[in-house]
Amino acid sequence: MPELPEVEVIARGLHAVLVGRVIAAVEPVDPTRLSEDGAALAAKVVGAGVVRVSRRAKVLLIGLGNGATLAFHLKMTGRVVHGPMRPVERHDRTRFILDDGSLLCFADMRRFGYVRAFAPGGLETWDFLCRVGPEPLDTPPAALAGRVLSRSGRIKALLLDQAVVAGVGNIYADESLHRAGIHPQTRGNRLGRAGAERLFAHLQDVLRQAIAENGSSIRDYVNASGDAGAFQNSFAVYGRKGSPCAVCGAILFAVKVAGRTSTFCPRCQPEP
DNA sequence: CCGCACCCCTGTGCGC
DNA sequence: TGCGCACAGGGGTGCG
Repeated sequence: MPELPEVEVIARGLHAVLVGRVIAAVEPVDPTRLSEDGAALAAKVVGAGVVRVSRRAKVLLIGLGNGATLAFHLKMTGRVVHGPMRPVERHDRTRFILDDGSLLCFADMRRFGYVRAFAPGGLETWDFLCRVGPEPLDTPPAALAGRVLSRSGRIKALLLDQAVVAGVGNIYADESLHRAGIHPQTRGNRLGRAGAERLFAHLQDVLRQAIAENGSSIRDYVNASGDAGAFQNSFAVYGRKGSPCAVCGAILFAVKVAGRTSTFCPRCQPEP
């Protein structure tokens, strides 16, 4: 579910309430997707205080005072919610009990997501993050454009490739391509510099707008307090195949690119 | 490097 | 009502 804006909203919400809290205990409710056993995970984090909560690509990071880091990848249906202690629910996977008695719960219906604990210095050696490209909101559109202009792959696939640019998923790829008037099957080396820079400027706009609106909630996404986002009400193309384009009125089409449904307007985004 | 198939899981919505 | 299929915010692998 969560792409960059959703993880960013969760990180900001958690930062506001978790800094200074100490992890008192870990409950590995469903250890099937843990990369280590619950005792090993607990040994790295129990007794440590939260220093900061941040995000890199689509990964949520909780930095601890002992130098360790908790990393959550939410994949399609993961949630990280903080609130009062409550009984275990159906999709709870790993629960953290804090020193004030509150609960930080990682839940994930489909169990694609995971949580990992890194010892001090370990995060920097995590190959997943080492391969991730630049943050789109911290990088000038011209620099981002340079990463796709020499590529022969389809621009939609390039946007989804975390090594090209970090944090973009199916929603924001489709929305930014529509805003830029670019067909998802256009090859990177056919965009032209102006087109590529326009695309990444629109990507920045749509990501910022989605963060401001608390993210997009399709089915599962909720922020750190358990609240839904609102940006799904602003979708121009995502999930709207067969509906009229809000800009020109043409009926929206969908094609598969990189194995993902890509919805586009045949008039605003003409065939390359 | 590119594109595709398939896998990891569970749930929902739709056509028959 | 029930069944079977397609599809879902992600990412990894393996093959041609």
